[in-house]
Amino acid sequence: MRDGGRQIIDIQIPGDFIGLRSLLLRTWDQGFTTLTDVELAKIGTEKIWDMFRVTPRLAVALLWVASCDQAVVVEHLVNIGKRDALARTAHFLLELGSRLSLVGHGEADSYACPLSQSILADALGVTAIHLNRVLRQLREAKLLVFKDGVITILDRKRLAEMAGFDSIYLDHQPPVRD
Amino acid sequence: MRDGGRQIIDIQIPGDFIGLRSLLLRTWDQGFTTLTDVELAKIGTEKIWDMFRVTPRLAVALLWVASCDQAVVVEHLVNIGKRDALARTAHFLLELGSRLSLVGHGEADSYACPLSQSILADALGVTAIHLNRVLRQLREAKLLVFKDGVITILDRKRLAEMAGFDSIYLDHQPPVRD
DNA sequence: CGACACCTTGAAACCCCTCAACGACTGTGG
DNA sequence: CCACAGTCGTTGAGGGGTTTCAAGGTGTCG
Repeated sequence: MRDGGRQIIDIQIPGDFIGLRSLLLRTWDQGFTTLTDVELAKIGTEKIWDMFRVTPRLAVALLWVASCDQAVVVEHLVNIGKRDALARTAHFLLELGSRLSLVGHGEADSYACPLSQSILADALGVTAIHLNRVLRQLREAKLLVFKDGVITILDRKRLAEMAGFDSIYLDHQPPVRD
Repeated sequence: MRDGGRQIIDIQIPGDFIGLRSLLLRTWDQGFTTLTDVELAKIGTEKIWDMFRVTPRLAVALLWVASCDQAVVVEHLVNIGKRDALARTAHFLLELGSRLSLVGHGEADSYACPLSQSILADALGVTAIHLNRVLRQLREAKLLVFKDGVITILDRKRLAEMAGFDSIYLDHQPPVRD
């Protein structure tokens, strides 16, 4: 944003389709940053058009991926709009764990999280300073620990209860022709 | 949400495609409410599959619509995450005016807005009480008036400046095969 | 007339931000 | 080797934005 601040929309993890949102749009004011080394497969707009003509089943799958993507963004919106910093942080870290474990990167209750506190703060719409205090609260309540780039969830049940976390919006099955 | 609160994701206006987000997803925890009388054209999942097979150009258009939709949601996320209540309200009402005028419903600087203050508050992630005070601020600053269901923008330039509003994310052209 | 939804206002409390400062660690150049 | 800058995490104090609690005003509808 103009004042130097930024809002992180979402965090992409291995296997995600990057940039699907902006594929068909000319104007776009968002960008990407890498947090780790990444392995990319690039696909041009040309290819998308061909795919839609030749393999409509793949095209449906693409729309499905866009829908899943949007479900995550929408939940993020609800998270920021209706939860305080504590529940918001808990919800975000629970979600990230679930998503990572779904693609086989660590367990949902203990995973590598290469985010600095200031990045996490930009994603959650709070100050880095306040996030630091929130993390301390979570640590002292023996709910969750974030140390040396590793998230460890100590009490998933209480955490999910407090955050109002329900992973239903992550468990989407690909569409199949009935 | 469980505690009775709700977060409004977005406001659909005439011409919008409703429910595209959930078309291909089985699990979905969001709902719709009508604010005015509406005229609906219903389209089943069956039809979507046929469309993808038979008219791939239409399928591309559908993905494009989903992208535009998501651009609005993303901007809403940024709005709630990074702006205070004053700028947030201004931004939201500027956007709504722009969208309505794009489809020929009123002018961008004066349009019918059938939202109660409590609905508006649920969309903006603030209390209805606080939104009331924010609207008073905007009124007393001679920036914007919301009275009897009509939004009147008095000083668009200052308002856009304050809100950091740039309509670029609304001005999307449909994709065409090069 | 009462019931109800909506808008409005005040006072106190709370959450979160801003400002300021410090320690630990890393990489860099003298 | 050490001084230095830079990023990151941490903590305290003060202030401001927002919520909560409480109350009252308006209009509509049965």
